[in-house]
Amino acid sequence: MFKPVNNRVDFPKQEEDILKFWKDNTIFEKSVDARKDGKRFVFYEGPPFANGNPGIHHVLARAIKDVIVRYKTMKGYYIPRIAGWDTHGLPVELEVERQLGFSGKDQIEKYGVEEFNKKCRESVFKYLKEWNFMTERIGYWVDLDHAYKTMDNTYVESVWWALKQIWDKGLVYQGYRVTPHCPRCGTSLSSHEVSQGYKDDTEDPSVYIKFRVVKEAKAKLPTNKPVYLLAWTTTPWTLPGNTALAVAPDAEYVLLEGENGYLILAARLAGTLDLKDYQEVKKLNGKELVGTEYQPLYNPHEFGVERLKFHHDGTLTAQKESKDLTYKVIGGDFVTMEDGTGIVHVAPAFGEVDFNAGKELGLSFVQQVDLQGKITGNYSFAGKFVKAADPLIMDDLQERGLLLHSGTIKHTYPFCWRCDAPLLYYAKTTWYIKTTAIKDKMIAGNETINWYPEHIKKGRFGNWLENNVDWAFARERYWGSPLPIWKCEKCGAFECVGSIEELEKKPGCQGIKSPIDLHRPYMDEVTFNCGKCGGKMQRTPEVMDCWFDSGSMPFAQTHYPFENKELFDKETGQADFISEAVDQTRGWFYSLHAISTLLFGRPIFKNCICLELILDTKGKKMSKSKGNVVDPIEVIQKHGADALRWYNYTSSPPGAVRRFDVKMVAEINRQLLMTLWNVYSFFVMYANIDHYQPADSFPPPSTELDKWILSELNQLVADCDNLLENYNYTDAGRKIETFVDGLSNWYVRRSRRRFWKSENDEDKLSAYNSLYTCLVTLAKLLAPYTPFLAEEMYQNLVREVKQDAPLSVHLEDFPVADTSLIDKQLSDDNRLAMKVCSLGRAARNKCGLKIRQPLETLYVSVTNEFEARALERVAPLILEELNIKELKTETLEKVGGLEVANFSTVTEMGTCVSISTYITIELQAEGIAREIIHRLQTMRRNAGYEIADHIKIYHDADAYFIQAISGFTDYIRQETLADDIEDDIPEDVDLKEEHKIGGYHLNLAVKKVK
RNA sequence: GGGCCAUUAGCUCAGUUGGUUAGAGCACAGUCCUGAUAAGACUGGGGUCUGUGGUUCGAGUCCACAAUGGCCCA
Repeated sequence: MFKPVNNRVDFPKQEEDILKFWKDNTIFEKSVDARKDGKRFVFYEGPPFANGNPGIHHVLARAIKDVIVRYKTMKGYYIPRIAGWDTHGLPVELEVERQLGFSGKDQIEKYGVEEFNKKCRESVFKYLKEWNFMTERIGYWVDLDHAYKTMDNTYVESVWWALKQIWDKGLVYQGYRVTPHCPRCGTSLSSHEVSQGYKDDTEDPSVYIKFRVVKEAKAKLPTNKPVYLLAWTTTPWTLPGNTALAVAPDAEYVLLEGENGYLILAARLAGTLDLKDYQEVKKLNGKELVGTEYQPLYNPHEFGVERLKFHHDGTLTAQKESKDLTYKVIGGDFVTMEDGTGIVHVAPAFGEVDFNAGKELGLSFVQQVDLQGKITGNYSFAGKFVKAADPLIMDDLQERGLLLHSGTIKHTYPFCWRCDAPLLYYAKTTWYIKTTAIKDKMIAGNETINWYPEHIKKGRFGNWLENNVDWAFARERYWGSPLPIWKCEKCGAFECVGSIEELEKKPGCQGIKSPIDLHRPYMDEVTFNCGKCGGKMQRTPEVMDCWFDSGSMPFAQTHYPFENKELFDKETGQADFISEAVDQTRGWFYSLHAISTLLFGRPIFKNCICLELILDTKGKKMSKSKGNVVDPIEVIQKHGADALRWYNYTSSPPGAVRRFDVKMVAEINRQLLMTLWNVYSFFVMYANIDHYQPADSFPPPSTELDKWILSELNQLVADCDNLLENYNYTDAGRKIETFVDGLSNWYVRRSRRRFWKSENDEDKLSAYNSLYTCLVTLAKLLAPYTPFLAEEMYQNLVREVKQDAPLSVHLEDFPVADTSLIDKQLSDDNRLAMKVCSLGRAARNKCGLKIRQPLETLYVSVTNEFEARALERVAPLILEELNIKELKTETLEKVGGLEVANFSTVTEMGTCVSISTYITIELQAEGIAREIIHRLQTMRRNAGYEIADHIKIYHDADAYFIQAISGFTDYIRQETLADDIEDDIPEDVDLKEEHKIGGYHLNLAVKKVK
């Protein structure tokens, strides 16, 4: 006996029971261990930040990872998998700063790094409970108890080891380069961080500044009035740092005369400015202007700011004071004629192009802004934040007559992705990994990776690699893996340390506390003796980019190479599969690929599913500020995890942006899960009535319909296996949907009578065997997709009747298709039958004859003998479905010609179907009998009878019904399980109803037979 | 400015290597079926397959350009 199934199922509640079953019986652990002897399939879990509530997109990623890994497990692969958490980095620090009400680094220093980092450590797992709850609730199987954390000493030590490998290859260097700098966070940002913070329509000043020429070069410039070079900028605060002006050597410039002086700017851009008070004097070539000397707007020496100068090797040295300081016009290919004046203000301290020009041409270098973004020196605007200094500088220049015009402009400008402060481009020293040295290797490695969707390989990821720049991997922050680089106070030598042991064994090593903690400030306190001069080695203050942490995850999660060396080298050193959202192309996907190419010279993942964003119902990005964020837990509690999972798998392929609407999840329940559930409940209901006991193996089916559904089933298994093997869970899922629809609306619909009839014959057994096979196979096919529903069905259909079966569907193997049962002819035949039925129903609809009224003849057009034979094979199905006595085949012309009285004809896509509409007395009587049966069935239900209860029928009918009742007594009795039909209604019946059929009265009553 | 992706019914999506009259579900209306089905069937309205060119006997599908939206880079 199977456990009775209620067709009013509460999926969310049921899922919770199953979660408990899995936990109590450690099914996840068993599912992994059971495959211990199988081939390894390596999956890496990318570490999320657990410092916010998980969102619907996290459910998406986890669901996708799960379906693949569960599938592979069922295919016999051994896949231990542990969760991970990204615990370092700016987001954590900012959260703590917010808590403490801080707004900058000096406050942290004052507060104390030790205490601050302690708070960071505590803050990291604030939302861990929510994350773990979500993870378990959606049925994502991953080892949460042994999750790796990037802040663990073992993890950090592996990261150190990794950096040391790169160091030893000579690929770590300290460079003086212009980096995007957040003045609030006080740190450089990596390019992938910058890219997250661009804002369109940022309003900035747009100012035109006059630089006074003091010594001309080749251009014959007038001397009667001052001559000014006109430059344009959107960042007035960089003007004190100006050390050159650049022109395009091949462009044409004009000299304009005004009342109080001359102006020089590009000819092409002169028209974009209001210069009606000026008149053109002559044209100049850009080349002629190169070398022209001009007066600085602010001579740094007069404002207490140091002036440095580039040497050929790129180093900078301080310069002597000079009262008559002049700068020169240079030629630059970066000067465009698209905006501005064609004369570019160059400040090497504040722009990459400017810096490179400075290095190349040996320009002066003036840095009058500190790392907090405040102006230094003794300018009138000193001490102000750069943006606040802008108007003051403009006023100052206005007063001195050097500001020609000022306005505002809207453009795209980068802001800090976390704290929203405007980024400043700022030249400073920082640590780099020379990834450009392995660019070709990374590109070659990418060729071997399978991306889903495929275009990521050449597109997003490929482009990113092509444009590779060295990785600025250090952060001037507190909570992160400290850079294991020590510097000698005396001789300036650097040493990189690759392990705790190495550090401890350094000569004169001091300051290691016990137990050791590899974080700041403890590591800052560790010193040792310089290997070169014996001086004191002090750690450089930076911590590492947290992308370096997460990219080290393949080996650091198991403390490689200090532990598990063989495991990693031989088995887990390369992932077969990873998956995250598309924003990780420049994040985790890149850091994994870069680090692995640096360390091992090969790619570290073979297959990657790259998911797209989830938008709200209107196609807008979900964000807290818009209030359109969907809480996944709410969705699950209402509709269930299986439905949400299914939505993620089948609503669109991985590479497509999807609009999330909770209505779609509800629809999945109605359409797919409830349909399947009802087939299942139908089966269990009748199987229990007939005491059906599935045998260990079934004989081949004899009925065409059974052969058909098993053919479809095996085709489905083959398709799903093939598609999932290629990571195409979307199409595989959609095929399951189609199958379930066919199973319910064709197979079961056309087989109902076989289960209902009273004899326990071979045909009935065949029907049970076939449907049982379908349901059990479906449970296994669905196990990776909807693990809860699959488990529920499996427990009842398999475990209830076979005690030696595996404890859970998730310990089963993935089904194997029996291709010998696949018969394309059967598939075609049934498709034809469905089509004819559809046309037949249309024909009935057209003439208003309901299915319950039997008809005499169905004509179907055929074009050849082949079709005629196919129709003959499926004729019984069609005739029963359409309730027609006889099927005749004819040519298209003949059937189409039946469009006359007594026929209803419908034609579609070259097939014509016609039904005879003439109703004989006999047909009418049978129709009435069916109508009565229908009413009686409804009464049985209303009376609350069990499906197998036998009844007695009583009637009190007009003469109109007599023939129908007497002529079809056996039929009525059989259909309604009536032992008797009597034509008088006694008092003690269970239910009595008055009916009206065709205008005639009919009183019916039913009584249960005890 | 550059790259990638998308655009098919009111909504969510299919549409194989180019090949009859472009499909499904949801929603809407009407009718029907039903002792498994809170399901289903039939009919109807609703499509210049974003646009313009091109290749071809034939284009939703291939090519070019453009528009719109999204993502990424600068």
